[in-house]
Amino acid sequence: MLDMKMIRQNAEWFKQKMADRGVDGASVDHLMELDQKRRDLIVKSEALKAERNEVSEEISQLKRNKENADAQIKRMREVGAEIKQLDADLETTKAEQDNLEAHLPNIPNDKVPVSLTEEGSVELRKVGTPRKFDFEPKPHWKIGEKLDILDFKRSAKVAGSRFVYYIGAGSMLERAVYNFYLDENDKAGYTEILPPYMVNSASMFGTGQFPKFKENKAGFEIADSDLTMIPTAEVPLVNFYRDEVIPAEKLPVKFTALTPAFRSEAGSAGRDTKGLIRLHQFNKVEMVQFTKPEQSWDALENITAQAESSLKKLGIPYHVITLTSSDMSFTAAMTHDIEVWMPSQHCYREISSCSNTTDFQARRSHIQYRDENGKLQYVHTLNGSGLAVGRTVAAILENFQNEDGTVNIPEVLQPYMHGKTKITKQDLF
RNA sequence: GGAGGAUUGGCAGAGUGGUAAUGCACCGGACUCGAAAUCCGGCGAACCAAGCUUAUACUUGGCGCGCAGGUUCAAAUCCUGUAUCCUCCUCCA
Repeated sequence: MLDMKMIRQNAEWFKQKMADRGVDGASVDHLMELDQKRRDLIVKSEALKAERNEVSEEISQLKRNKENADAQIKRMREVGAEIKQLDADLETTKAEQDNLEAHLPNIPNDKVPVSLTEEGSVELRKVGTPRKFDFEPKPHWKIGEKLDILDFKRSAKVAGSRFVYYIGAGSMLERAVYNFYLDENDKAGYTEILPPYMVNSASMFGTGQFPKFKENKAGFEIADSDLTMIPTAEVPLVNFYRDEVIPAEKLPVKFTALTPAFRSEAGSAGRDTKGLIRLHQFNKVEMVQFTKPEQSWDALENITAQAESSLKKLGIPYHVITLTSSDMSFTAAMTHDIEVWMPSQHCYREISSCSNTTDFQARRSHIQYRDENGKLQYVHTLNGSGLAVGRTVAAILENFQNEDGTVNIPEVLQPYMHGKTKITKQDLF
């Protein structure tokens, strides 16, 4: 949610920033009109309410003195009706304005490359060199099925497309990856949290998923209930402090959590239909930070570096890009994506997205702190995958595959897999 | 799932139709070399709007008793719905 007072005072600048994100200027104009109308109604309504309060006091006095107040009561009956009408108008106008505001994305930072498509993103750095294969590298799902560690046929039978069974060493590898990530984040000062996997709609609004998420049917909502399966741990982690004032000395607060993420992938039909890349349910270790406004840009670099550091230890080649103004998520003021090298696809694929949402989520979810003057201020919130677990497993299978179909286990994960160094065919079924 | 109770300012806690007591905490001042104690004053710096503005400063007003509606000239008080917490029953891991 944006600061309406700020918008009012910088209308043209704001309009340009929204245009950079592909938002139609007409809706900004409409917002300004509604805002003006709303404030006019408030002035009228409040003047009448002031009068009502004054006369009510008068009536109270008259009654106490056993005098007649019929004339005043009659007049106030009319004033009351008028107030009711004005307030009804006000409510409608405010609802319309709120709805419009709720659909406006965060303002991109000046450093964000402006583009109306994903073309134009800036590569910040490239780390690691993609391995040269002296055989044709196989896609991870073929490797996984051959080794009996992934089963997409049975998951399709039991749940449907875009689900998976991890089996035996596959399941252990997934577990190794997320335990490694959690331990790394813990060492970096992130408090581990195990949050609810379903949240109410106030929470979904607070982090900026609702209302658009709902309209796009982007997730799994529980029928006859206010609950939605979390599309990312960011939702329960950020909402942890919803409607609260965080003591300033606690900032920055850093959380990390492993959770499944549930996504309908409506609109992605036909894309990444095979393998672990795009599932309805996948594990992700998430990082979230609450900071003072002046800390958040450093924190964005910091959170990105934290995600990168785990990848470096795994030895998977990756690069980091800054997304364009229109490619960023709704809530972000700036986003760095980390993409890992996928040998079978000969390209980098997203494995982490780190964003500074500035005060956008904090406004929606009322998360504040007291500054040195004792004034309430909104915190800044940041989130970053640290990292997507399923996609990590996919990257490991592809980058560390051997010609005979086996897969070497990265050294840092071996302690998490009882010292095993290689995944070989299980032949379980 | 059923029954009962609770929800008021940072905390405690009054208030059953006439417009939010009081105590603690906190802030300012007095006293003091200083502090404590005591005394005096302030205290919904939560939000919204208007006026004046560099201002989120100030003044005024609105609003404000979990939330949302309703009745009334007037609601913390009455009515309806709802959320959360507690107790008991039921159920259950």
